[in-house]
Amino acid sequence: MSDFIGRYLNKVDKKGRVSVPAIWRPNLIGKDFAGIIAQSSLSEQAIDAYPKDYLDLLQNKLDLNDPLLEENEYESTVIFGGAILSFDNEGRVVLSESLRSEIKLNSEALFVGMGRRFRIWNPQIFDDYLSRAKLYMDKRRKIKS
Amino acid sequence: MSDFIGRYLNKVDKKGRVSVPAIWRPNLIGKDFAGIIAQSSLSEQAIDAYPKDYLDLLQNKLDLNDPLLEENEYESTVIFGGAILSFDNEGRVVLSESLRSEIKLNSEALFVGMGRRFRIWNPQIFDDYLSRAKLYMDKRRKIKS
DNA sequence: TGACGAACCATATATTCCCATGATATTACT
DNA sequence: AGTAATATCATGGGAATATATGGTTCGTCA
Repeated sequence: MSDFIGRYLNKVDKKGRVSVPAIWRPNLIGKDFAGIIAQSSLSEQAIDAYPKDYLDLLQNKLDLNDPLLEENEYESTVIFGGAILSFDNEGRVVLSESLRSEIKLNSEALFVGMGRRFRIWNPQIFDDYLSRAKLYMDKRRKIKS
Repeated sequence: MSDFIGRYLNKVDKKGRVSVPAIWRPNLIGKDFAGIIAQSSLSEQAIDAYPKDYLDLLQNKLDLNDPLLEENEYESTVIFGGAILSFDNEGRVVLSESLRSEIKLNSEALFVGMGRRFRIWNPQIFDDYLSRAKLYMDKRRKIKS
């Protein structure tokens, strides 16, 4: 069912390499590509990441709105600043300098599952986000009850 | 109907392992996963836990939404960004260092049934919670009478 | 030829698996 | 009923395995 569950803290080496959590890897291996699609999140200081399959899903949705976009296939989405990051033999990806600086990543990267996709955070920045998220959820819970 | 009833006090070993009460285990075994989904509670210093089946239910609901709309990102983060803990052969799960410190767990873990889900507490902190709850109930009783 | 990235290799660390023990409860038997 | 035999469960430790991580080498291309 859900592909990405849980939270994993991994190290980023000086080359920008970081291990993708091993349990998630099988969900990131398609028949033509093994790795992740990554782009800096529109709303938060984090990297949005997902399997190529998910991108196909997005593309289909887009195509329903405007069939002309079909010609651009994946490129149309990736062009918005995304990157295609393939695994090395050890299941790592390299996060480019620009990706890292966009989300203020230092020596540690926090992988946070979101069901069909996941995000990569600077742990400190995520803490902040999480408390905001909890506040929101708690407020909603109280309204509903 | 109610899957998780009762209170059980178990030990946490130095690896962070703890037995999940045996009578509850059958309710935590699905066809693709045997174990629990855990996250620190929104409102209390405790771990909220439930079967993966419950998560699948949520995923189905979320899948109906347009993936391009990110209205549910707080929800996805809180729900899927917790932890997925699978049983070992003896029916234990390991609680990570971070989970344990979040709820101030030492050598003992108290499992408290809540019907469809359950919570894991530091026994002392649960006592506090319980006396607060009783105080609250008692006050309310006196006002009403 | 030198910078860069990709592949390769080595090792520390973490996680999982496996078995042993003791405690408690349950059943069987006289 | 009382006692012995058996089963279930919680718990602990160590071995085996998987994973994360760091470094080196090898090509390729500018």
